[in-house]
Amino acid sequence: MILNTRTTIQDIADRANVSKATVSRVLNNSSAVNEDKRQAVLDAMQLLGFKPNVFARGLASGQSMTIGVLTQNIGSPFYDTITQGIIQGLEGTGYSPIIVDGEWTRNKETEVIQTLLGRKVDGLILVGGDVPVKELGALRDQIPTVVVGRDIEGWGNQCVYIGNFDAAYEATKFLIDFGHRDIAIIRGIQSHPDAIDRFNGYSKALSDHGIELDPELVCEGSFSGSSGVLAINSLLSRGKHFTAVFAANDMVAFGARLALYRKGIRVPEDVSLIGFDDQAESSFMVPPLTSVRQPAAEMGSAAAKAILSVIKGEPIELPALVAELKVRESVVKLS
Amino acid sequence: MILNTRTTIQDIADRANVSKATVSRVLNNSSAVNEDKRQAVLDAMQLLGFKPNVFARGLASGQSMTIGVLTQNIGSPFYDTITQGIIQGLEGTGYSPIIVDGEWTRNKETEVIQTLLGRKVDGLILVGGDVPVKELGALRDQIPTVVVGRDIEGWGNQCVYIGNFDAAYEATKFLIDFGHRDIAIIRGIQSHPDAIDRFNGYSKALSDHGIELDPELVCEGSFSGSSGVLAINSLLSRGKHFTAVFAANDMVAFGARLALYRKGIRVPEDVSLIGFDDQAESSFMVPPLTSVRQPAAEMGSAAAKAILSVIKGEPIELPALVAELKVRESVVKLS
DNA sequence: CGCTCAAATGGAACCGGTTTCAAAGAAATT
DNA sequence: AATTTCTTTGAAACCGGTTCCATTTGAGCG
Repeated sequence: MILNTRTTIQDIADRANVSKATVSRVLNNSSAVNEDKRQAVLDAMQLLGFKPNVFARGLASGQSMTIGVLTQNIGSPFYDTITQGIIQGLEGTGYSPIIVDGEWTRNKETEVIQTLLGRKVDGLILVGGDVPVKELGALRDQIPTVVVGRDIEGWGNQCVYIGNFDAAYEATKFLIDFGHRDIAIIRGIQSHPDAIDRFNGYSKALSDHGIELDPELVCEGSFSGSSGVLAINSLLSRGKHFTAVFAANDMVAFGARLALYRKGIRVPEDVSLIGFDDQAESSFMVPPLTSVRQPAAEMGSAAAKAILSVIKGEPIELPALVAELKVRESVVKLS
Repeated sequence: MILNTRTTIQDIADRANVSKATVSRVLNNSSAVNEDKRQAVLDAMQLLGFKPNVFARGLASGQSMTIGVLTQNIGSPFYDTITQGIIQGLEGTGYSPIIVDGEWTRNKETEVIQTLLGRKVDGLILVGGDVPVKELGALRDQIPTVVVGRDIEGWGNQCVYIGNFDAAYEATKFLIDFGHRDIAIIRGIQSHPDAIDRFNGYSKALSDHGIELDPELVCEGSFSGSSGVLAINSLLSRGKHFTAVFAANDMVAFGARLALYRKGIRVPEDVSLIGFDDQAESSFMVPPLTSVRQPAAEMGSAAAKAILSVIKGEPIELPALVAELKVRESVVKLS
């Protein structure tokens, strides 16, 4: 193969004795070309090591073959897994993802969305996120958009979402079925929709089973490990009795577990603990943590398929996705 | 502001009564323009909500104002933190990152590098990675390249790297200073340079302190939690005596910790444990894990600065970066 | 055999910027 | 006042593709 410093479509055309137009046609399979010419072009491309210039292409066609992915935060296990799912779902489709990081802040989010739009992405996948619904609507009018891990009224299949309410309900029910009645909850970030849904699922499960919600058992938190230790310490210092703790996510559960350890309270013998997200570390917690697992990778790849459908104007088909309780050893049956 | 459906430079030119060339000049500050015209152009841009088309720009100028970032794996704490550092380091420089995922496999890596080159990135930051040195050399000849978290012979400041050897040496020395002599090690992926350096640091520390390396105390591993439990189980089943374990990374340490727990061996009372990477979960391990911390975010932002220097042809200045041992509670002094 | 229609192909316009080059006007020099 | 130099500015070429449109050619049909 000859050096491919900068082979253009014209070089190929010259070598294959055809016009630029024809080269473009075989490149995109956009219209019929005689087999011998097609072969000649293909050979020339092979020989000269042709790589189409994305800028020229994008400029002429108006398409970038690029999907913008806005993640909440690179480094957050749940969102990272979704992102990986998206990458995989896009594989072999001709589209490639551009990933940007919202750094958990709304301003940053709108900023990077602008960057994405500036880069003329053909579609947008928002992973979770805080962008107000109104802005999202405006966005969707402008560019094909899909949201993962967040539910937005009226978006239908353009949201790939698993009911956090139901999942939290099941998790709480699991504790109740095991005989727990004094179940503390450590909530996530107040305003976060997932946190709210999880709390509501918890409340509903309690009331459905005739357990009155004790406000003193609900602790504020922030999805962080340290909020887990704070919550437990507060519970303990107030002398509250509880036999189980439902943590907003696994990281909080880790914090809670540590705080309990420091006070000499055993898990699960004295207090049962349940988490949410099932991150990789959870199965190595001491003891291994029982946690709600959302099929994050599957959600990501579903979102990838979905955005392509939106772009093509086809109806969106979503696979059935459900959360699953990974039962391990941090919850014990009360006798 | 009027709808900015698709304002071009020509629209601005018309509105400001100047030529496209002049608009381009004020846009890029590339040459002097009379103050009144400059203002007129600026006003027009403001009014019409002008956003330059990246494709046209890229095509004409040959620059994409984009830095390609190849990470080992989105979802790996250490690499994620480096990536975040890169993002931050690029902030406000006019360049924005395109992040791709090598998924830990060499083929995928070369594939996504091609994607990046196809997208005409102006520079490349490789985070860790397995790409053979020879290929890297070829790459560097083609495009400004910087490597983070990996040391490459002869690349000088184009590698942002912290000696894993020294860090592992210090960690091991820490154990030795605390009276440990029978120190097991659980290695990372055999071929991985970091794993090798860490092992060598461990060996050197032992021999420097007159401790003979016992091959039966070195276990193979793979940077994963399960490899940690496997290693401990193997050690135990062979009846090996050891008072401390040096884990290739924190995830391995978690696995080891769980395996010890299962056998009723206490940490740190019976066995001390030390990790590497200091990931977020480590400070919530039970007990909190003593671990070697590399300043990953700083490394990332240093790499960002470095790539810009390479692009501009300026000499690269790197800040002094050192690993630090985060001493927590998983190591105990032998009396 | 003449005519219509479809397939294959090339020419040229176009996408929206940047950059070169020459010209015009203003300022400085002699 | 004439000449030279410098500063602004616009016209046009160019970057490398895509796509519209017109032309040529071959097949199908009456």
